[in-house]
Parts: sequence; structure tokens; C-alpha cells
Amino acid sequence: MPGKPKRRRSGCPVSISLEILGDRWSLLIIRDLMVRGFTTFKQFQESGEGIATNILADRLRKLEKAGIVTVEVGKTDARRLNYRLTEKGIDLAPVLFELLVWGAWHQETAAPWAQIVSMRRNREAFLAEVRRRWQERDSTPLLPGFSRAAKR
Amino acid sequence: MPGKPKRRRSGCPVSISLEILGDRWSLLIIRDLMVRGFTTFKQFQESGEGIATNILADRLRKLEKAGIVTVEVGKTDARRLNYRLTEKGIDLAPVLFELLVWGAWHQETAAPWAQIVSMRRNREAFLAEVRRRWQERDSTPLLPGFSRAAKR
DNA sequence: CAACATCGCTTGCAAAATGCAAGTTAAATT
DNA sequence: AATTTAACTTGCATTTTGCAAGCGATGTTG
Repeated sequence: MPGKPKRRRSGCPVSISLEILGDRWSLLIIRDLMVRGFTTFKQFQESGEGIATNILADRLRKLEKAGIVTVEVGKTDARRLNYRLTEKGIDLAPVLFELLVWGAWHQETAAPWAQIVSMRRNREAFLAEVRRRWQERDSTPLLPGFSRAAKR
Repeated sequence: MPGKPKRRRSGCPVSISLEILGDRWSLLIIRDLMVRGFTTFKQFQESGEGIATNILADRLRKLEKAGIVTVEVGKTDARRLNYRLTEKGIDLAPVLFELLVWGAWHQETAAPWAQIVSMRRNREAFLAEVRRRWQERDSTPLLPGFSRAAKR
């Protein structure tokens, strides 16, 4: 049952988390699922970050194997696959939240300052809202994209 | 002054954070600096995760350029370089905290369950303690290592 | 219902990052 | 003076990433 034992670097929880999430793309896909309301391959592809399709396919497969996302065939269009976060996936909200706050605080980003200050002040409310949306399958964007060529 | 403009994927704070931290090693080094009290190249090298020395050197350089760590020559031994987190670096504590909690919760790790429960309950106190230790240059380990061959 | 478009990939190949072992330099220790 | 130690660097093999093109199944259009 336990597939391949997959050699771990250590038993440290941080290290184990990073073996799944420690790359340039996985957490961005999760972000798109979490706060942008994306559900399809196409949307990730056009998210503005410029991920290659082979990498995207690979990451989605790995995230599914890791139990972070699920896929199901579209009801009305069988070509379309709908990706969705699992509970394990939505539990990454605090990680993404802290990454966002840290980046906005210490780097130059496109995020408006006032919004960051507000998010920091209302951390719990924000995270509750993220979870509520997930539970209710509400896929209206909670945060906007910040791509250089934001086609909106 | 702004060196090379370094093409960014987008202006999203999460994306920008991941351009610095999104790999398998950077956050582990930061973890070692933050809660294990490591300060030298040698210590990182022997941390049990098995990082190669060329990669370690590269990451330390990048983290320094990113303003996350500083280096200074040892007072008593001029061979020894002491690495230390900057304030920007210690501000990553919440990110690491959430990664640790998520990993311990959803994956099989070596972290004792009771300790995780306790950490979750006392998040603020824990983070305050991390910061206190940093300010006071207290480098006694706050959390243990979990390497398979933990030589302690 | 035939032609065309769209979705979610796969394939092939070049370029970059990573991993491994051995070597190097300057500073300490014996 | 010889040896050890710390912090790397170098060379090379392997792996991962990036880019462009192609492909099969499904859906839409005239």
C-alpha cells in the first residue's frame, strides 16, 4: 500500500512540507485555487505567471497524489476538468497568508499597502473567509491577480 | 543602484516571496538559523538533511543578497563565519511556523503530537519567544533536529 | 455531419539547477 | 613545521525546468 518509501531528508515537519511544496510553482497553483477561484488547467496556464504546460501538468499530478487537490470531470463539458482543493489543501491558507504578508512587507510588490495593513489586522477573519468560500464552493475571486499583463 | 532588474513573473507578493524562498533548501537554512541556533557553515552542512556544500554556499550568498541573513567574521576564530538572520529574516517565523504545523498535521513526521498541539495553542507566545531569542542573540536550540541519524 | 475550435495534456530537445566527490586556501592548533 | 579545520570552489554527471510543437478526445458551428 505505501507505494514507494520515497527517501526523506529528515523527519522534520518543515522539511517534509518543503519536499511537497518547496518549488517555484506548487504554492502558486494552490494560491490560484484558493483566492482566485481558478478551477481549470487553462486558467492556471493563463494566470499571468507563465508556467509551462508540462510543468503545470506535472505539478497538478503531484498535488493530487499528495492529497492536496482533487479532480473531477466537468458536468456540462467533459473536456473540462475541475480542480479543487481538499481540506488538506485549504489548510495551507495560513502558509500562503504569511508568505503574502512577508513579501508585501519586505519586497516591492504590486499589492496596495492599505490592503496589506488591513489583512494583517484581520488575519483571522480573512482566513475564515477563505475557508467559508471553499466550503460553499464559492469561486468568485477574493484577491486579484497582479500579472504585468493583467487582462481583466 | 538597483543592480539588475531581474525579470519577475508577476507583482503578486506570494509569487515574489517564492522567487526568493521557493526551493528545497532556503527555508531549511532559515529554520536552522531561527530555532536550532546554528550560526556556521559547518553546522548547516551537518544538520542531517544532507545539503551539498556548493548548494549551501550558493543559498547563503543568495539569502545574504536578499537581505535575509548577515555574515560576520568570528571574533575569536577568523576562519569561522557567523551567519545570523536579519529582521527581514526573523519575520519569516510565521511562515515557518505554519509550514511546520501543516506538515505535522497532515504528513507523517517525527514531531511529537503533543508538542504540535501545544504549539498551535500558543502560537503567539511561540513566535514571541522566537523573536526574543533573536533579539538577545540567544542561540540555544528552541526545537530539536529530527534527522534520521541525529548525532546529539 | 463534416470542418473547425478548445481543453488538457504529451513529446522532444536545449538550458539551467542540483548533487557528488575531490580539491583549494587561509587560519588555527599541535 | 606539520597537521587540522572552516569555508568554500571546481569539474562533471544527473535531474529538473523551460520552450515549442503536436495530439487525441470532446464540443461547437455552418
